[in-house]
Amino acid sequence: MGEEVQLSDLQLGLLRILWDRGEATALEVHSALVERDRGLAPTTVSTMLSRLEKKGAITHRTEGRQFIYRALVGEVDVRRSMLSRVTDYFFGGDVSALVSHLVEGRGVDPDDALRLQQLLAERSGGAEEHDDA
Amino acid sequence: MGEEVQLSDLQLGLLRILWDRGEATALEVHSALVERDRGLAPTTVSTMLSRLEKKGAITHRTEGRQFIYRALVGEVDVRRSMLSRVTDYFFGGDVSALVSHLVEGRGVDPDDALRLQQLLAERSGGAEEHDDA
DNA sequence: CCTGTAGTACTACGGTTGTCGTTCATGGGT
DNA sequence: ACCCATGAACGACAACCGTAGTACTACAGG
Repeated sequence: MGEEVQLSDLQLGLLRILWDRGEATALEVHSALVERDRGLAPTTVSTMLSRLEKKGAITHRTEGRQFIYRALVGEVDVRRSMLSRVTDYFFGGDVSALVSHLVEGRGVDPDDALRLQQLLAERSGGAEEHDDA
Repeated sequence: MGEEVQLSDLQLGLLRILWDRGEATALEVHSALVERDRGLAPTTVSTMLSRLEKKGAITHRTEGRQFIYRALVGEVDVRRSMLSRVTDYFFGGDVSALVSHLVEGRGVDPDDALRLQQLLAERSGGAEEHDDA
């Protein structure tokens, strides 16, 4: 099952680029990173990519002289892992407690609230088998 | 504005203990940690506590020969910070997108779904907020 | 064949984390 | 007054991160 791999910001950034593009050469990753926000040297990016590969998070194939990198860990897995970290640490593993927290806090405007209500309705009464709380 | 302090698992664990008890001596923290799950040497815990203090996350007062530690960063702040990291990285900062994701995934049972619907109803105007003209 | 160039590999260095052992100060008991 | 137990302070070390300069290698053009 998913191991507890802690990713740093930069690592997440690199992964993000690979997730978005599917594949990319070291240089492409570098450019994307520079465009996004960070001004790192190309070698730095390569180093990070290698280390990420050594840890099994990504892989590459060689095409001509270049390395084409591709993510091995899925975005969903990482997302789930980070989310469950938060859930476990702060909500005792209770997802709906987290949802409550998010809903109670600012950040969900009325429109979204409506949309989410419908989503929940499908989820709770989809089979119309509700025990009518 | 919350600073971007990245906390590791262990650090979070120490903080958790201080949050739960309010205050604790190094030894108490160590015992709690051992009871929880990890078998670390007392000195290790002390070291970590010192480093956490150097970074301003916690503080201590001296009572007799012992140090009584207390958290300086609030649980809510750390929670918010970790949550917004996830939100930003995976949902472009859109909290309700995160909520949707959570609701769509398995982990919210029908009872909770009902409860959350009500919560959202209040939030979306079903209960005529007073600040609303 | 020789060389320039592109692009990876290697090395390095200052920080931080996790992990302790060891030393040092001190207050309490005899 | 003296010794010991208790607990903090200091130092160490391996692993990993962010950062990047330099070395090496292989392909392309002449």
